[in-house]
Amino acid sequence: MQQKKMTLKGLAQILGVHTSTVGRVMDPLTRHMVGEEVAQRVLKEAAKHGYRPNKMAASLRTRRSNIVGVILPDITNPVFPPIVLGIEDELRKHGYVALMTNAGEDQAQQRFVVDQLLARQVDALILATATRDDPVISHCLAAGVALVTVNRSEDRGRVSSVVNDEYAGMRQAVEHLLALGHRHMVHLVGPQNLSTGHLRKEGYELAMAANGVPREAAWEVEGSAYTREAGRAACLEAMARYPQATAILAGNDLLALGCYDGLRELGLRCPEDVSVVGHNDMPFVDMVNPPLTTVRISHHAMGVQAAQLVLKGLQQEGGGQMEIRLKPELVVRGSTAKPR
Amino acid sequence: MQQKKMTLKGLAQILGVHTSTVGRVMDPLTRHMVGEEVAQRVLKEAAKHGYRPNKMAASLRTRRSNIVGVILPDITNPVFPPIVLGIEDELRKHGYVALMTNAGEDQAQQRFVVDQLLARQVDALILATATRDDPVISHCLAAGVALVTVNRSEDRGRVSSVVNDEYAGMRQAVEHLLALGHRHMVHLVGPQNLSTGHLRKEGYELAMAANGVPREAAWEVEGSAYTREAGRAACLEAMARYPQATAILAGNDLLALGCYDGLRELGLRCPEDVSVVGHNDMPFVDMVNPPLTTVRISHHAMGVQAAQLVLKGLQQEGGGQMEIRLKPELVVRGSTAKPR
DNA sequence: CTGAAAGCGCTTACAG
DNA sequence: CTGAAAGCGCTTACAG
Repeated sequence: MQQKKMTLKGLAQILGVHTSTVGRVMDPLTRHMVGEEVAQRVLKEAAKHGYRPNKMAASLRTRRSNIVGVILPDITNPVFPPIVLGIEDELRKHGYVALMTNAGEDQAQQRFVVDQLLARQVDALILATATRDDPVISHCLAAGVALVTVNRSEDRGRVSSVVNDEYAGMRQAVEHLLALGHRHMVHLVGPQNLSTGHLRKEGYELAMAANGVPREAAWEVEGSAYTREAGRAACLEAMARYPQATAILAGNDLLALGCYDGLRELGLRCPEDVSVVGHNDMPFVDMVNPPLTTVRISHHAMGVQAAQLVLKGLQQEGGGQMEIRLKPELVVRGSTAKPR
Repeated sequence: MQQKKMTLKGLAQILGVHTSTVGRVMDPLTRHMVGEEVAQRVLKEAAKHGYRPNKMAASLRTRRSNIVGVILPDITNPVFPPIVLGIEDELRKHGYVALMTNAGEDQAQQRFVVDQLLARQVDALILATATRDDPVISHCLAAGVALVTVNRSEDRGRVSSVVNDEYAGMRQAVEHLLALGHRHMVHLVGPQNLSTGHLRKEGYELAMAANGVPREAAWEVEGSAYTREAGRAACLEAMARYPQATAILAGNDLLALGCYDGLRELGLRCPEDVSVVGHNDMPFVDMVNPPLTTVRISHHAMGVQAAQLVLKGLQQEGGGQMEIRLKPELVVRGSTAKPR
């Protein structure tokens, strides 16, 4: 049963034709160059031996691997799988595959992973790891590989990106709380080295100002990372510093879930004592207690767009960078209510 | 800045030595074959040009790609990311990379993905998609690629696997409920074409029998898939068929979460009216309402073991198949209590 | 319509 | 210690 690996040369030998003839038949685009009867014989023999062209050899020759590398900071964070799905779905349509690797947040490790992927001749890279000022991006740029960031962007605008419209999301969240009657809210700020954390903070300040809230009443507390534990710690600090607060705007859902932990420790109820809003609408946040009000971000669509963008960049070298911003949508659930 | 791609030949030309000399220097294992001064000159020039060996070319020559393909049924199911992480961590240690793709549960699509990976010359495959009787595995076997299944196994034992000890997990869950005093429980059976669903069902029946529960009192209801929606539907059916039931043993956490939906619809409280136990301990099930009692499965460790196993298989061709069973652990939370 | 040849960038026995 | 040569499995201009 175990088939010996068949090659073009092997088939050509069996059939008594030249390898280039067999090669032409195997590629649908060049098949028409070969006589009908010959083509049929070749196809039949190939099928018989379960011939599978060696794409590595083809890539070596054509200098295109049809592989796009995808670098993730943390695959166990539920926002990334949908992005990955979107990327894969779109790439597959165009004959590309994704080679995705989890690099963590450590930049030395990320650089190592980038080098690994470049050594494997990826045609392009999609980074979900971008920081606002990212030496890894500089590294990629220096290597001259096609590049797109997804979910996060860098500040300098050297590379195209597909991101969420963070201002729009924050504005919806802020106005939802204001409409409920909240006058004392705290923004649990996400990491400032990431565009998401930074833009949500700016978005919060802009939205508050736009609604006439004085700057000194737009309270903020720093979260050290996008984790549940950081959310818990920041929540404790927030409620210590601003005991009058009746609502928390968390930088993302993980931070929001951490707030649930923190509030519970403090003996405060959500939403009766404190309302909580998250960001992302990750899976299952509708099942936590209470169901989380959150800004829904279109992660799958983001992946699709990122793939399209990177493939486009592959075709027309240059052409300028762009940023695609997807609109978020506030999903109101049980974690927000009128202030006591 | 944008570096022209440097090759062995290019370097050799610049340095006035033969490509094979440069090649020997670039590989730490053969570096000692070259004179110290020459080696230093080569290294310096390589660094200056940011030389990065083309692994595709090397693979073509050596016939080893150092790539392991990983095929997933659903990356958005939270059990898989930790497995993937474990696989990647372990492979990286040995100089391999994972080429993972989401193939869905559709077998035609899976076969297509397998062919893609084989065409890209992966050295081995790790399947997280295995069904008990799996034509895709036959396909892989016919192609003669090294193979391991993870999380799920096939019935015929043709391929090595790393799985959870399902009997042990179910036994803990059943005995926990019996100890609480439950006498009327329903097993919400997972898909029977998957080893997990099948073995958990058998494990349930064995555990009940071992504890003296007559066969006809070991109630079961089929869930059509491992999804929240299937769990909801099966829960409704279960409570209609067995209104006396005071506990549900769900085939996995997704089904268990679906039970929460179903119970809510029926106006039943968990755990006061009905206790629920899940399987997997996926992220955040400690945060749902009520926190889910569930069988914790070591997904990350499963990934690590699978990677080790597949690499071992790569070294010593043949050597017989084996199954590695990891021990689960029951995590008791708020979704189980004494029956009313 | 088909063939002969060169070459993608490596590795590795074989000489010397 | 270094070089010359062959070859991994393809693709693709160039002939005829």
